[in-house]
Amino acid sequence: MNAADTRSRILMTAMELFWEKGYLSTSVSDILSRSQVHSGSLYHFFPGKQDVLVGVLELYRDGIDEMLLAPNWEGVDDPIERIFALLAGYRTHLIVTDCTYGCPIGSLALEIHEPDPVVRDLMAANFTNWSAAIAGCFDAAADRLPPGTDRRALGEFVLTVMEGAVMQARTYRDIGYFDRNIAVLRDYITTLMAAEKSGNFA
Amino acid sequence: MNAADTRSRILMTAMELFWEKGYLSTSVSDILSRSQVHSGSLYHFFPGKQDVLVGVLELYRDGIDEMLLAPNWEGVDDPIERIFALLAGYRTHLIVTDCTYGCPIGSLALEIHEPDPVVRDLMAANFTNWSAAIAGCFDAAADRLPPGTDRRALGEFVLTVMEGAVMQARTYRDIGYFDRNIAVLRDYITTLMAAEKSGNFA
DNA sequence: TGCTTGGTTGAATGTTCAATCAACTCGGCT
DNA sequence: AGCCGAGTTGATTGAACATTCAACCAAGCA
Repeated sequence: MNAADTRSRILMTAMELFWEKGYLSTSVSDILSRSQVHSGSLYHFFPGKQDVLVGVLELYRDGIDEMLLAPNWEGVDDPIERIFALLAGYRTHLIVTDCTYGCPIGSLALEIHEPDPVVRDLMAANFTNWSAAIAGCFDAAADRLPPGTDRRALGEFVLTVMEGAVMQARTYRDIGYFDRNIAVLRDYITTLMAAEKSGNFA
Repeated sequence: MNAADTRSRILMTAMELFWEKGYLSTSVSDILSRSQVHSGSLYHFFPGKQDVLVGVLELYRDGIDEMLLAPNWEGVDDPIERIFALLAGYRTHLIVTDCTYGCPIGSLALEIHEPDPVVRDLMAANFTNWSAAIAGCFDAAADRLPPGTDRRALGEFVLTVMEGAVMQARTYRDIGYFDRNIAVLRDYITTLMAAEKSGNFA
């Protein structure tokens, strides 16, 4: 096993564990035992536990297209449907985990109350990339929306709804809370597009 | 100092600390030193740290009317404006804490990945009371909404938007993220009421 | 006065944690 | 062959942690 293997096995394992148990509840020993790496090796690549977190957040940031968007958008061309296809991906995650897991970034954001600036910037960058991708969908469908629509705000709003919907579904262990939230969002977006069509805002 | 004093001082202090630092990052020693209580006294009233959390969550649950709703709704009669008055209360919290603090229940919900059923039920009860209060506002304004509107779902949606908006404002340390989210929510609710008025859904 | 009971004290316990480090391996280089 | 340094090993360290407990206190009552 070469160096790249060890480093990336640590990061992959930490990614899993932070997602399953959260950052604070994951001990360095947890990472070591699951990844079959010894403590000296981990501390050879990372100055400390927080630097492992930084590596994981960079992985999420750099992998949003391939890991998140591409899989969910395969075969979906309509930009508005892409938004709901992405949300459906989160729904699937909830289903296969019996509504126990949530958005890894959102969980980290609320779990770490006094984040290091490096960590906070990376969480923010992850949010920005996510909502910018959604805003891009709205841009692509701009002609179906009322003129002057704040599409950046709309992208942030979809992120908000995803995070809140996942939070509730997880707390209640009930997918119904997710579905009702997404249904309301769909009603809003539908209404927006209907308003443009009927010229209410023209 | 009598027994009730000690117990309630522990709970008040724990409430503060869980809000400031989160549950996991708050040690029993933190609670002891700030509340000026000795460990034996704490363990006289609470079997363990988690039971302190249960006590805090019960305090939130039982105090939602007096501690949260009443202060924000004073002098606000219109049910729709009450919704935004409550959200404005969260905005004030963000402002006075330089966008560092968030909804205590939401933070706990994402921080504790494998909650005890007792804890989970209490978090859910807090969410239910919150969104039911909002749903009550929508009920009071039912004649301004399209017939058949799912007002329970709308209450859960407002909770979702609050949680997501607070999460983003806190992560970015920028109130703009909160404001844009609430503006989109207001646009949606306004649109809903305009639709009823113009009879688009009749 | 002496006993009971609810509450208090704070040192001590055992565990878990992140982090350290001296000793080692081994491929690549001169 | 001899050396170098990136990478590995795992026992060890010291701090922080939640929890325990034997001794203590004081109010109320017999």
